[in-house]
Amino acid sequence: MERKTTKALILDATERLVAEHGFESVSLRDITNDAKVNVAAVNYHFGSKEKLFEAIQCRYIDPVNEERLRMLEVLTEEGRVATVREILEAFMRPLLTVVKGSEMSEKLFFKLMGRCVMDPQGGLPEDMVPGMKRVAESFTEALLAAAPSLTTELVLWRLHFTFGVMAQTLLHGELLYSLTDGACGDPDAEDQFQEMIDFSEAGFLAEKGAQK
Amino acid sequence: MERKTTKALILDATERLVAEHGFESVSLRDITNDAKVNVAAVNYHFGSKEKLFEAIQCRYIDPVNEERLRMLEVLTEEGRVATVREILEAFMRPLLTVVKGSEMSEKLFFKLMGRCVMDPQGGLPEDMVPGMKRVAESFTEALLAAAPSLTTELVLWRLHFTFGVMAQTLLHGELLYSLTDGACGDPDAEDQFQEMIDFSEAGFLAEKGAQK
DNA sequence: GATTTTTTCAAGCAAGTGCTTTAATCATGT
DNA sequence: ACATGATTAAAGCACTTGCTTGAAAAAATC
Repeated sequence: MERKTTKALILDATERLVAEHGFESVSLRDITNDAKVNVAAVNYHFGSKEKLFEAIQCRYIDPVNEERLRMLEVLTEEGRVATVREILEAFMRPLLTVVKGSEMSEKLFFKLMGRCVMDPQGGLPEDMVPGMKRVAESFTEALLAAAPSLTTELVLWRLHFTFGVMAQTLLHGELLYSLTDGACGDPDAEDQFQEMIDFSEAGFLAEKGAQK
Repeated sequence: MERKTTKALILDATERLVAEHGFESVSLRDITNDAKVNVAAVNYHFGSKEKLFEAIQCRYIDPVNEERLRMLEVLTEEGRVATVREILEAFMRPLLTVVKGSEMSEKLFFKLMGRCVMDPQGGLPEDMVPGMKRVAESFTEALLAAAPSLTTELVLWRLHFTFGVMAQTLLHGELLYSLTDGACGDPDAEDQFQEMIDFSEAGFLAEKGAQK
């Protein structure tokens, strides 16, 4: 049984601690103690604390964004027009598929993703911005085609809201569960996603000043 | 012209800094430098940094919750059954009315509220929990009456999502505006609220597994 | 005006922060 | 076996953290 490399130990510990306590609250000593590794190792392998955090943010968000674009491409190939629901699923499901490929627990992974979008630790890492922009543009375009009655402005608003729905569920998913003593907030991630999609789809298709 | 008390200067500075940088990133020195006040004053007037933060959280959230309940009461008095839209408005609008009464700018106030719900700095202050619970219970009950086809579980889910929509808008409201060079994300708070309510109302009324 | 009481201040404490240094250890190829 | 480069380790640096101290200043009370 081969022991993990120091670098991997640091990454694992950082992910766990950041997911639990947030970027701002985790110190180098917290990390190196948890990883049972010397303090200097972080600066040796990553250059600085900030770069370590950037590595953490890219490690999973990049694959998630790639999978998003891949799923969206499948939906729109051969000139087909996807439904709003399909597009939203292409936006959200990658979180679920990527976590399956990692060795992290779902709960921790979701919290980590939530941290990444909610406390981006002084802005996104520079080399993540283009990927994010591509995702935003592609999905905006697809959604406009799927719901031609909406304006670009409205699509952006509602994508923004959908982000909020996701972040809240990722970060505080277990809150709903514990608040209702397990009666609500199914810990099964698949069910959570269905609920999110139901809600977001309807929100996307809302008419202005509705009250139907 | 009467100079503000030290206590008020500390509160003001803390609110501003926390809104801008989040609870975890603000130090006592940051606060006292900004407020032009001695470091010891914080511990003298508030007891500790943690208690100062609790004071910050209560200062506006408590009035917001009271106004929420007041508005909901008006809606349901004399046995009237309010609509989902009206209830959601009673949930969100108090943020707008309370900020008018404060001397803070809307932008800062919203960010501060966002911080309070997203990085609650080690759980809500103990004496805020009952108020929060009352709000959650009252609104759940009202929403169940307004949309009798929904189960309690579903209402809780969707209240949860609505929270996410709000938090995202409060915290990152200006992001949408700057991202589109002002074309989208109207900085007028009233418009933002209308958009949020359109989206959330539709989400609330969604049918399970929709795709209409 | 004298006496409390409340409030402010400069200084400093122990502990924690990110990071560096210097030396030791390990693995690798020759 | 030796030399070379990559990695780890212990100690420490300058600085910041939340908080306390003891004395001075200001306000309130008599």
